[in-house]
Amino acid sequence: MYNTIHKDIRNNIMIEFAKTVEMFGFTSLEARLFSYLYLEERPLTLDEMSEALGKSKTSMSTSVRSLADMNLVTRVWRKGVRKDLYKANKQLFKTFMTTYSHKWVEATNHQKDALMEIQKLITEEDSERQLDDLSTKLKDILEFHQLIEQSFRNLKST
Amino acid sequence: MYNTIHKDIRNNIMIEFAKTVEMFGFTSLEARLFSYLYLEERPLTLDEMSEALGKSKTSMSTSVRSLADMNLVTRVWRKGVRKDLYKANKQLFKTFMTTYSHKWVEATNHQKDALMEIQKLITEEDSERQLDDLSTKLKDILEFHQLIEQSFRNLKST
DNA sequence: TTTTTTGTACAGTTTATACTGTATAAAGTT
DNA sequence: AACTTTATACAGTATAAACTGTACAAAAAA
Repeated sequence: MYNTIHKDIRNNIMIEFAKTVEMFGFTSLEARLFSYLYLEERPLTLDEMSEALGKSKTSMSTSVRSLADMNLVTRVWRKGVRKDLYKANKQLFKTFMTTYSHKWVEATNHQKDALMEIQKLITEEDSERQLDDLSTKLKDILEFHQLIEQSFRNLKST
Repeated sequence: MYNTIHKDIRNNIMIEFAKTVEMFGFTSLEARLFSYLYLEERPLTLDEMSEALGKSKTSMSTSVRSLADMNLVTRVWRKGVRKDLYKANKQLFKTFMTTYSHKWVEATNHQKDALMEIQKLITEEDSERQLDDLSTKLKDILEFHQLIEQSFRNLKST
């Protein structure tokens, strides 16, 4: 029987693809949700998602919102339809890599700032050269952050 | 007083650096542990780590082992010392990026295999062209995996 | 050999995260 | 206007992850 096989295969793809999505830092539900939306071309309502994944509507609301915040999913408006509709963005690589790259660069910069603050503190305090070893370590750590930032900036444009 | 300031600053660096380490997929304890070992040049015993971070020796054992598995930390032998000694690897970028890149490539390949298995199943089953839409989606997903693999392979050699 | 020391397996506990159900506000329909 | 429908805030529950303490095996010392 066609439909059964079709559903079965679709479901397997969904599950496997979700594992990859998870690696980008999403919860398993978010990952499955994206994966599901991606395979279902048409925009879906919260109720449909809830039904399809067997999870509460509240869960869908928070998950899909978090996906939307990451620009992986877009809200769609359709004439005459009251419910919110969401669809997955199509260009997988661009979508995921841009978000991922951005996340890393943001975080790295934030950390770099915090560490540079400490560095400033050291140079002020260090009149007696008691902190030399720490200072060089810190320099290495900052350099590390610099390299991370560079690498992840490049990532999206491979 | 020197020592207090020194300890204070060192501790702050430890905490901040740990946040970055965490991003590579480590637990907060693993991250702090690495960060601590990195700042303390000399190799440390489990007891010293336990004392320094205020966590159980068991925790240290599992955490440091997991760091060692990832090649971030090396076990060191010293004449006359019975306890195990561990020290953090120095070249931060190489150490972290190699591990990270490897992790992604591994995972991506694994997923790719699983998905190609499904693809094979489809082409066998699809005598009546009922699965065309799925098939093209699957192709896109596989292409996505290909691109991820490429990107993360490049990452370590930036 | 017996005794002591050290690392880790494992079971149990604590803490954090994911998820649900009810309640409510905002918007749509009659 | 009153009445529905829909999304989400929030509190509470369930599930998973982190962490601890005890117990024990392997190795070293006596």
